[in-house]
Amino acid sequence: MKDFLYNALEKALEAKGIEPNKTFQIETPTNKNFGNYSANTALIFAKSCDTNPRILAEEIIQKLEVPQAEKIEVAGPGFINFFLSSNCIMESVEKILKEGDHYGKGTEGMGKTAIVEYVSANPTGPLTIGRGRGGVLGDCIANLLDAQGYSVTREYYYNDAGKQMKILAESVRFRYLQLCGQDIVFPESHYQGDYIRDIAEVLFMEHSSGLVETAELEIFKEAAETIIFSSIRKTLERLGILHDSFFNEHTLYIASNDGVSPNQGVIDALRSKGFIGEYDGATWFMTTKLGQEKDKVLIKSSGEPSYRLPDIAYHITKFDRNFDRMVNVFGADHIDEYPDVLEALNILGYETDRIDIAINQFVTTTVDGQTLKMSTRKGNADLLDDLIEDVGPDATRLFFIMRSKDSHLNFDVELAKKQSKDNPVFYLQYAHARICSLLRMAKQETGFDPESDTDYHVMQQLLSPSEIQLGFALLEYPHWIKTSLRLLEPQKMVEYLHTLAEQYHRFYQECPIIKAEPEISKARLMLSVATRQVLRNGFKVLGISAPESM
RNA sequence: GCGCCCGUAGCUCAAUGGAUAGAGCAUCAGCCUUCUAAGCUGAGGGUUACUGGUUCGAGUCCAGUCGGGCGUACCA
Repeated sequence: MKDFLYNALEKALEAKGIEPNKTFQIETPTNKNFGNYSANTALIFAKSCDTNPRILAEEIIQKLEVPQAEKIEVAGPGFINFFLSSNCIMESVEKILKEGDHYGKGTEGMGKTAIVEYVSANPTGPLTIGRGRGGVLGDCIANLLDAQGYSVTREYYYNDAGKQMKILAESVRFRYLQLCGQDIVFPESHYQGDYIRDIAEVLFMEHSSGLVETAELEIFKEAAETIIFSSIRKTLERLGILHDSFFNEHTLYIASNDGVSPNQGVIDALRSKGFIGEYDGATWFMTTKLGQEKDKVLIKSSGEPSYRLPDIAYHITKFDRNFDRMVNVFGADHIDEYPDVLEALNILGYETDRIDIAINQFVTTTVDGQTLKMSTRKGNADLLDDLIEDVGPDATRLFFIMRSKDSHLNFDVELAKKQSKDNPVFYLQYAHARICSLLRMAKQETGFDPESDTDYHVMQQLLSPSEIQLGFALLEYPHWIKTSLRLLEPQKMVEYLHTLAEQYHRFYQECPIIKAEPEISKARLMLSVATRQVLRNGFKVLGISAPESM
């Protein structure tokens, strides 16, 4: 519809002899007095025409042909407001009923592939609440891409080598030795969480004290990794987060057929471009050549790569795997990491505009009004698993995405634990359950069956404001899918679904449905079915359930 | 110091550069003998941290100031 209006306005401009050489906007005003759509065309072009915007707007309207509008008016400083006819709106609602689960799906990504990398926590401990935010954000972004037709790969990138894993293995070993009766002081620098003890206990059950003399850390590391990873995956599964692919950073260290590892390949390629320096015993990415203050270490003086090198190599594998779009989701603590990776990829000739970075700000949890600082190492972090246990997966997911990713999320644990109407997920789900209940009752009393009853034209009889507003809200769904994806911001979907639920509750309050006369009743039931469909489609994108009764 | 994010109602947060800055919670006043009151209607509550600038128009963009968060590692 917007596209249609845009074209119509352009034609009207041309008919007036104005070259439509500037862009103007068509939006859906929040104030319903301003119609369904509002265009600022006259405001944009008035200056170059040397005229008053309101006068120009009037002149444009004269040349405008928009049969779907029952009223077009000039308002305010010169906006052109379009009021769609109820006919037009209800006809479009018919389309929703026909398209069903496919309503709102776009074609932008048809035939294209996308990879979304998210969670990507190393297996050093159970997932914390903070990690959950990025997990849900990434999952919803993947759903949005899917809704636009992309073939989506959900990937988890992790490292089971390196310093942190070594400390983890040592931590398990110390706890194990304590279980074996040795009197050891557990170092403060090591992982303090109870889960370390649990892992040590598993080893103790299996081996008794047979590993006391084993200084080799491998067995401790493997036990820890296996147990922790399975716990991470279980937690994610509870939130409906299922990755298609787990990418182990370690593979980037292994030489392929040509005898060169991906990491080494990056060094070689950057060297040939003149961006590798060697001093202080380390190998550096000479970002000073790009105007940065300091060079960045790629290979430490110990001979091990720093995290930047495999990160670059990892991204190259995404290009090698030929993804059209790549989305990386990570927390604000990685903010300084990606510019270097992008710079390196640029230098090496990769199209970095295929990469999108979605950074979510931190989650602070408040308990009894006190803010907790979290650290996996100290073991005092709030566990995502506990949260899911308390508030359920739907509320957990919704809480994480109901705020803009750029804002700090204040997760009031006490509030979230409340099973009350404070919880916004209820408001959305209640609208869905209400419709389901209504349809069950309608089937009993009037025999209406949304599957077999396709007498859609009766909806043309719906003329009251709450019906028309609800109908129009339903038409906005595809727009918000697109916008949410463009901004990588599923929060927009939450906002949209909230207003949709609100419109439905109002309609329900004002209009008797089953009790109305037969034709009107059927029409209102159909409008309800369409609303249920849009709610369902939206819930699917957000990954929350659509309960049939509450 | 430098980089990124944030600063909006008592609280938590919205507002693709647009018109009278909106929701929820909290407060107050109404609506169930009638399809789910987990709902609806209404009221109060604001110098959008501050100062300049850009333009037809700024909460939004730019510069600066103040305040908070995260980085600023040869950790990831």
